[in-house]
Amino acid sequence: MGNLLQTSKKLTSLNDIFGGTNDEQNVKSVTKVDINKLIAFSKHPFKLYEGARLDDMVRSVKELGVLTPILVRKLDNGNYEILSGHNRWNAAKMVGLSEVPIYLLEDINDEEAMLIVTETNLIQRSFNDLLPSERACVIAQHHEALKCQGKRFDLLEDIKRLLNADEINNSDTFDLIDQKQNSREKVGSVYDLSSGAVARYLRVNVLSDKLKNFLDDAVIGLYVAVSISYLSNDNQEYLAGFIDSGKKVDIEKANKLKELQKAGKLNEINMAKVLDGTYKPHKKKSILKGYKIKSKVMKKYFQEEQSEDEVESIIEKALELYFKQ
DNA sequence: ACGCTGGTACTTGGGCACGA
DNA sequence: TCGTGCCCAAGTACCAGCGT
Repeated sequence: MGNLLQTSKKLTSLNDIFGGTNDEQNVKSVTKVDINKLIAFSKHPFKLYEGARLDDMVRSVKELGVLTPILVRKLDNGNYEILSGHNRWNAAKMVGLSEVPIYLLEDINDEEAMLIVTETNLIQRSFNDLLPSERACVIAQHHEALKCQGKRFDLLEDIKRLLNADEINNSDTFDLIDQKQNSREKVGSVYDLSSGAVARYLRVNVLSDKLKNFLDDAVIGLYVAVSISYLSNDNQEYLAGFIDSGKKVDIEKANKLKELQKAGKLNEINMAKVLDGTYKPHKKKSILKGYKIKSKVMKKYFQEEQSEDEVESIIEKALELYFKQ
């Protein structure tokens, strides 16, 4: 990693954890454990493989076993929490293996564990292969890391080497980032997204799990998801219920819900009216902030080549004359 | 034609440093 | 202490491209 992200002091690198260099022959923590002692990461944001992808992995594990050790941290109750390798673990269980190889990482706090979970997933899967909610989680993690300026990118770099990531894909998640960029641009440059797109994914990440599922299943669009991310938890819960019962939310309705939320007028009743298209606001929208003149009126009085300033000046003079009369 | 998506440019608001 | 300017994050408006 470049000099953008300074490393925190608490953790040592994998070198130190494993007591040597990163050469695979020096990794001493690889060991086999009872598969029943492994548990999924408590806040695992990624969905497990299904369909053909799962079938392929099960076939591979059946023929070759689990080749790449599963990355874990030890819990107080003696079990191991998986940080990377949920799909290998899942396939091993389906095949009926009793033991799996693990890398044990020590002194990993929850925040660091979450970062490892998201970033190692990216090492093995292209960003574009992720579901929208998974992308949102990855981006939010990276964004948070940049804001904190103290995350363990050195540790992640070591993990990347251990997993032979360069051979798996060409992810450049940890590449040097231009320090002149703001955090949204920095994150965007890593994942080839604009700052606006990063902002949208950051909004999506605050959606309730149910609404994230609707987004992943394409029941709602990304822009709908962004708008409804401004709804309170209760209102998101109501909305998920409505969508579950078959109600459709397009961008217009989503923006209406957001507007009502901002005005403190959104409740289950108003939400139902908006979704049914029967919501009638009591007051008309104020025109004092600005008003767009329809193009047929503009064409009647102005030419294509006239500048905005010129047009504005003419309209102002015309209004002065009108109100003088 | 329409809706959806992503990008760019812009506005707004908050935090901070600096000088009077 | 106050005013000013700067930077940054968040959000908005608008546009173009694409698929249906």
